[in-house]
Amino acid sequence: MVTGSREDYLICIHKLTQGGGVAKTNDIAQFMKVSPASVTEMMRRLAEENLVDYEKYRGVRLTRAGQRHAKQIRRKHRLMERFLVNILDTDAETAHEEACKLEHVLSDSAAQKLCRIIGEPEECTGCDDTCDGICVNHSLTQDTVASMNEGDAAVISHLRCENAEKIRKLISMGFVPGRRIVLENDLPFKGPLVLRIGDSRVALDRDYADLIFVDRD
Amino acid sequence: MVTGSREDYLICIHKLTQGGGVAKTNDIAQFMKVSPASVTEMMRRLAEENLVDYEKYRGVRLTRAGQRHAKQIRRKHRLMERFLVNILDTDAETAHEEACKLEHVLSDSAAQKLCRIIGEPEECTGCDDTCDGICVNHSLTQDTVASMNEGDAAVISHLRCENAEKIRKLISMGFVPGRRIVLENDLPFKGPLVLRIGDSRVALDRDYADLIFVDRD
DNA sequence: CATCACGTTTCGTTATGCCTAAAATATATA
DNA sequence: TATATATTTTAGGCATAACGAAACGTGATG
Ligand SMILES: [Mn+2]
Ligand SMILES: [Mn+2]
Ligand SMILES: [Mn+2]
Ligand SMILES: [Mn+2]
Repeated sequence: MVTGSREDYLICIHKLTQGGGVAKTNDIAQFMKVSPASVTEMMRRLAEENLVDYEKYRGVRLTRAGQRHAKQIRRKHRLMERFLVNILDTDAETAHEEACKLEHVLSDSAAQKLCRIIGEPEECTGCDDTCDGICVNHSLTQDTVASMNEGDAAVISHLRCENAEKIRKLISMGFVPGRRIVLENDLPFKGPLVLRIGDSRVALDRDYADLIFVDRD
Repeated sequence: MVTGSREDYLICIHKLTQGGGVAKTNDIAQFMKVSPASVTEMMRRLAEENLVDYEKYRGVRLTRAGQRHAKQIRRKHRLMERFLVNILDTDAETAHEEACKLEHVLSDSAAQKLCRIIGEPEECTGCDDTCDGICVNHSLTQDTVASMNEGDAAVISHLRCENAEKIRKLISMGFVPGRRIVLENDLPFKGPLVLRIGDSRVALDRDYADLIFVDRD
């Protein structure tokens, strides 16, 4: 069984080996705020469980399984963090700390469902390796709301990952992957676009229109 | 420090002594799916920390502090369970199991904020002892967005818990406790209300207006 | 009142996860 | 190459939380 502590070690190694190479005992110890002796001990155990490749004195790296596990936990962390900040209005620092505990407890399926509500915000900003295999936005449509005409319907595919602040705003307005939208644009002046999301109506500033990728019907 | 395991024992004792009297070692063991030996051991520790009154061979009951703690955890359990079912659409059984882990990790302040979103109705209907002195929504404002006039500003206090689907929608639109809103209502026809949330504009159907409780400035 | 059965506690052991101090090994410097 | 320094591992301990087996209390029965 992979406990919370083990998971934190996996995450730590994943971060330290992001750019390639191995993680060294001392670095892990420092990151984890734990003695080097404790790290050695833990590496032995993780190696036994085939979550890391470990050679004495040489450093450690994640196995395929370890990597998969680390990515999943990191994703849960980001999702919970987003949830705490966007929905519960927690401050960033507190949110990070609490997410660091929740990440070990949130089930895969709950994470998946959470993702449908709050989307995958930061996850795709500058899409790093921690993202592949989970985040699938790359391969999707390049059409945006800007290309839609009055009366057009579409389903939101994903959001342009560029500005966290703007993404946050879009999400809080209900622009979340999977949602069906219709461009109504029935305002009698050249102002913001008006869209239906499900059966509610939202006004969207025009310069946000190309941040929202859509699948046309 | 009160660990997750200790908390589960406190909850167990709280349930077993609901109707008065003491909890017996064997009953706790059965409930916790643990050996009686483990229970005795734990009771000794909880007694040391003044969370239970414990007399060998005689049974155990919660102290004031233990009771307070047990109630708080049970509340977090219910809140998470409800969140999982109402918002994430998890089935009851799974939700219970997951809540049983999340209850030990959710912070007081996150619980409080969650309560304002999904909180009250069932939780406090027939307000049993597990609830008293904790749930505070009763004392909150009864004003809703429906009572606001054009130009009025307010802060969202909590949401009416009645229809999971509607709550989900409100959340995804950005109507979340703590957010500041302004009623603009500048659409030139008697349609949905238009509100500012932060600096974005949202159109809200009128029949949602009385689901959002607000604190006026 | 002695005895017995059942519930409860004690004892010795295990596993996790952490620690410090000491020993081993690797790396840098002379 | 030899020595000094830094890194890492090993050894020995501690706290939590669990177990089974053995010892022990308590209340019920004869
Ligand atoms: Mn974080
Ligand atoms: Mn963590
Ligand atoms: Mn439950
Ligand atoms: Mn629990």
